[in-house]
Amino acid sequence: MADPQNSALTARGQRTRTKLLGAAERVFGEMGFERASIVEITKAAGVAQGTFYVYFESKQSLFAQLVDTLGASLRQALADATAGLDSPMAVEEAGFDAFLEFIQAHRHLYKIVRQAEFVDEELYRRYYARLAEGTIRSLELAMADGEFVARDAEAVAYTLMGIFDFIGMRWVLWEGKLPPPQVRESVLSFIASALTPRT
Amino acid sequence: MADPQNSALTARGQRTRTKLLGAAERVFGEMGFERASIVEITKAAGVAQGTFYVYFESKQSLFAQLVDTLGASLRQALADATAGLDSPMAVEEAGFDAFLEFIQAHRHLYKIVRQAEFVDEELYRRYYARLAEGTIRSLELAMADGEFVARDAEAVAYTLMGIFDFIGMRWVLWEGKLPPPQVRESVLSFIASALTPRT
Amino acid sequence: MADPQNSALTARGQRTRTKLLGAAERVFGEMGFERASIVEITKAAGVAQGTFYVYFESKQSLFAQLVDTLGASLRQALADATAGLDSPMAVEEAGFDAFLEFIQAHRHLYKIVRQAEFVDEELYRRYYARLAEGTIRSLELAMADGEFVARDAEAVAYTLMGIFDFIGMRWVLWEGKLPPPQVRESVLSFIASALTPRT
Amino acid sequence: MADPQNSALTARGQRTRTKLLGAAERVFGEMGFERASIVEITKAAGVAQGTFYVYFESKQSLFAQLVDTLGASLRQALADATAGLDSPMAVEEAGFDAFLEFIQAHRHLYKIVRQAEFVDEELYRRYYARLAEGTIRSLELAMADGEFVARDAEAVAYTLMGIFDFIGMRWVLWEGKLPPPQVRESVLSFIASALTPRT
DNA sequence: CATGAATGAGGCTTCATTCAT
DNA sequence: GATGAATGAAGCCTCATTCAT
Repeated sequence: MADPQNSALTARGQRTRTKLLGAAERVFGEMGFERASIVEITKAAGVAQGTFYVYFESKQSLFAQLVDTLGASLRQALADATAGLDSPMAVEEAGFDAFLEFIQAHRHLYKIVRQAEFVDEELYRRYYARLAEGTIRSLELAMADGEFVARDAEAVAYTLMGIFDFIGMRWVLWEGKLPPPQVRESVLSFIASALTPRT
Repeated sequence: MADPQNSALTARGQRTRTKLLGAAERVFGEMGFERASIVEITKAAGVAQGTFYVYFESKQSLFAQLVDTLGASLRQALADATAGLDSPMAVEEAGFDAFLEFIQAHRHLYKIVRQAEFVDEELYRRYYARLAEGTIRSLELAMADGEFVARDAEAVAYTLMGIFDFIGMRWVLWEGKLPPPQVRESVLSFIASALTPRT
Repeated sequence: MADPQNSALTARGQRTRTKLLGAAERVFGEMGFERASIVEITKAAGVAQGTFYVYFESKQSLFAQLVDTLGASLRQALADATAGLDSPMAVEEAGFDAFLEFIQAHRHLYKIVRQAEFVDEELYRRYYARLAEGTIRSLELAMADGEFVARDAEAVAYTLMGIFDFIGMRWVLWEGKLPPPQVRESVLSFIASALTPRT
Repeated sequence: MADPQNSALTARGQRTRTKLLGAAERVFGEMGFERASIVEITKAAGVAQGTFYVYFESKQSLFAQLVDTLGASLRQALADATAGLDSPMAVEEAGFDAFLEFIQAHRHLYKIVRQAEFVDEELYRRYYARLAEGTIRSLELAMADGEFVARDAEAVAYTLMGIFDFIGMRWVLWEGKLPPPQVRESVLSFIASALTPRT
């Protein structure tokens, strides 16, 4: 019925909303969007079923908030990890590590994003488009400076995201841990060779 | 209750089974596994609801068949496209083009695979693991020959799959067409620079 | 999904649960477990189909509750009817009458028990095993005292239950009324002759 | 579509019909009338689904034939076992043993009868009514002769059937074997004391 | 005689959402 | 703010039966 999100909420209200958000993250991450039910979420949050609709318009709306929030956190984590680095390749390396650590810390949320494709395509595209934006900007700078080979920046951005995504899937999601050193080295060397001009 | 698959089926039976398979491909591709319903599929196939269970054990079982079939077709398409090529990099290029064309021709099926992650994780991993196998083998050869930089072959295989996957998503799925030349060139040049040794 | 049974339920909830229990008793009794449907039960109770699952986990679970409840009531009825009687044969007679009256008052429930054999055999055996327990205990006492002929107490207990069951079936269930006096006398005299020692 | 039962059938037809009957006995006995399906029965018989309706009008009709057939066999078995015995009590004893052996040999069929109550009540009553008939006749004779205490013969017949039924259930069905000697002795002594006049 | 494909009604169960308290 | 009872549509699946071959 309502979705006050940021608006006026009593302290008690804020607490309940947070409990629901946390429960939803867990439940969506474990069971997937469709299999997760409001009952499950409210049970996990320790509130009554009806309470859900005091804070969220619908199951989808909550899901969208989760995805958007996650995207923002990830972008923030990447920004933090690369701030102050001056070599563009150092930025990519730091980004790679930060991305994998983020996934490991937010496995549930990461799986949530991947489901977004089938829940709300618009949401899903937005997630990646925004993520790409930052990369594109820094790629363009590095290309202009001659530090990276000049190529279509968006193509390269999606290329990099694809690499990160699959390495994250293969090692962090499937094995449950960060990739072993030789994998990390192989991927970073792959990217470095691709991006930096040959003398 | 039944799932004769390849076994004895009258011609009529074969026809019905095929109609169902085609309808399922379309419906799953458009609506996703969870949102797709048996009603929808049988309606699209023009048969009664109960008929579905004459040919398939369950919604999941049909889905799994679709994914496995798709994986096999894709691997075949890649094998065909690269057969007879002698330079490893030519193989990668041909593979890239063949992959994108395959996606374009089987948009629905491609989206189906991506959902497998949430329907049957085992199935999903198998799909990529098998796809990786072929790539790993040819990478190892090229690395042994010194034609590709020596790196962890599995890491490189997932790296390449990630690239293909995201480019396919961004251009073929989202734009509905093959990537424009400068994107293709950028990606291929990216890969070539990464794989081939600097002199 | 839920089955609060005795736990916290608002007055309204209690009322609904009771309505459902009553309706189920009627419907199961009339149509049998398999033929009875949730639709039928909820319609008879005047609630929506989904409401059923607010109170009971499944059709089977409700059925089991009904059987267990009935067993307890019957044992209680028998205990009440025979309390304070000192002659063992008087106990049997009172038990016989009480049993038939119980059946007449709970015709539906009685038929429910007989179906349990095909719904949940464990449940069914438990019903009779518990019923036998009480009889066995009092038979053993009477045999020890020499008031009843010494025999295998469990065999005699099932013998008596068989008699009661069939007389109940033949007259109460089939004719819809308590057996006529000469039947009652015949059966009680049969039992008395069997149990009490000849001088 | 048809139910030729005894009418003209080719030898091949007779064979098929018999296969179906046998399969149905097994399947009904194991799964119960409702849970048993035509698919299951025809599969067990090794014929096509449609073939069922060449020989039987419906699932119910087949079931009814099975029950009637069983009743006839049991009555025959009892008649055979007691033929030529002159003392009425010897008849009862032989009947008891024959009944239990029959159950053991036809466990499936025995369970089938008990289900008839919920499939076709008329059928069920007929089964017991016919079984009672024979007993009633011989009881009346023995009572007239003074060999058995004079009582309502039908009441005594149902009393005896109840005893047999429950002892059969408790030992043959539940334990899977004939009752141990002390049970047999206890029951027979119970019956003898009940039926024969005290001096 | 026999087959097996096809049907469609109906069964159990789940679940997002509403609403009166 | 919070509750929990109630809803009804929708989903997956089963099955007795029919029918053309």
